Amino acid sequence: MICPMTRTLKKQERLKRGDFRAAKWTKHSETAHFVLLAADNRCNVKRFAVTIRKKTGVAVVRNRARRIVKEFFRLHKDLFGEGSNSLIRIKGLPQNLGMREMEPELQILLSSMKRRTSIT
RNA sequence: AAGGGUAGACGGGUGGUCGCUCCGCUUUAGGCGGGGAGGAAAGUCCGGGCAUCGAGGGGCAGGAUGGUUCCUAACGGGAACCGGGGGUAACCCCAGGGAAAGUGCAACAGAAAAUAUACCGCCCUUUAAUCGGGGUAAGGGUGAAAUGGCGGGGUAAGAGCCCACCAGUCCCGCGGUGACGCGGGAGCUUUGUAAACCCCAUCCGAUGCAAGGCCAAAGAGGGUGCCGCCACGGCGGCAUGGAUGGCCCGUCCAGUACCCGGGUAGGCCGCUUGAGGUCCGGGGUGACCCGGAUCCUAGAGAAAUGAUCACCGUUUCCGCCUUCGGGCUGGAAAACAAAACCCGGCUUAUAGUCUACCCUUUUUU
RNA sequence: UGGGGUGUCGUCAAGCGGUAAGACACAGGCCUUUGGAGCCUGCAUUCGGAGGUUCGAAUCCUCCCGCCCCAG
Repeated sequence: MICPMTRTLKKQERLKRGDFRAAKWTKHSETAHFVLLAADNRCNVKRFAVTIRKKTGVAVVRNRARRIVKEFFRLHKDLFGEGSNSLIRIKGLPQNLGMREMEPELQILLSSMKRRTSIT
């Protein structure tokens, strides 16, 4: 098994086709542009995916937003719950598509989730 | 120098750290090396390859195209030319067959809108005068369009009624592969619309890689088999049946075996070497073709090509300095847009930079 | 990825070659002490955009733009 704290994003850490319909998703937190959904999985790996609607923008913009969120998961894997499938849904696009603009909002998204899980 | 036309190129670069994907080699924790978006990858508007369906061979229906000759695997694409239109010019634009095969439509206005007609007018006639009868398409007016235009002759007034020139139609000759051009002659003349139906010519079978091929869980199906009935042809049942029992619960017994096709979840292939790129030589006005050498250049699948740092470079804006020539180791910004089976086009989007040739105007020589 | 549909006033819409119906809403007036109701009048510089065909285009043709739906 791979070390959970390494900054990698392997294929087994990504959610596949069957994982989306099988699991029951619960909404954890929401900001202006993102929604965090989560579901338990039986294996003790943090798994992750990004979804974005086609209506949100053209292919270039959608790819850019998804890659930045993926990069955030890779660099801040400790913020995500252990042994759970995480799904970040992009509702709308921020003004500037860059790590500097999107990182603080994603920090807020994840910190509020962590607080809720620590309470329960 | 200014303005313009045509054709084309580029679409920031280099290096580190972390990360993704494919391939190869090692080893199977992993490690090392190499490849990794575009000119439009886009819109999906056309044409092919490839694959399956039923040999898609003929016909109908339906659809598409429409000057000529060529290029091409093919095209609704391209090249050259012809005709028409625009521009001072370089050059650009055009779905550009047929209206005497037939049908339809032409609002309003106008007398009359497609084979008929006469509102005003003009002329002849009748009458005391008007009315009336007749001739006329020159003039007026209407309209997008009024029976070819203009001038002369002619006439009661007029009219292709006659003549010259021009436009159009047909015929002949010459030139051109051809569209067509030039010249001559004839009868004197046919509204427009086919991006209205239609006619003619040419082309098109349908569906698309989620095509299609291979492996193949589970569930359901069929056969063998077993049981029961039988008119011996078959029929019914097998996730339940039989015994006990009126029925339910319960208990006991039997059976739940093998094979088959189909192909769902999932996996593998199709999947990137091709009407391929680059260079050189030759042919052609050109699109393009021929020959030789050389190169291999993305293959994901909830979908890879990213993040960050440093340096360099171009342009613009802001700020600061200035000897007004500029300078800054200040700051910010820098297009349109991302493969999804693959090619050939078309169309649309595109910050900025550069190259070549040509045209016009002004100035100088 | 492939395949369809649609766009007309603020809203719902008719018209499908010949001056863009109608309803609701809105604005003004009449009536009323005032409001509502009722009655009258007005309201599309042009039919999503740009070209073309035609005497004439919302309508026909071509290319773009937006929205909606379907297959898996």
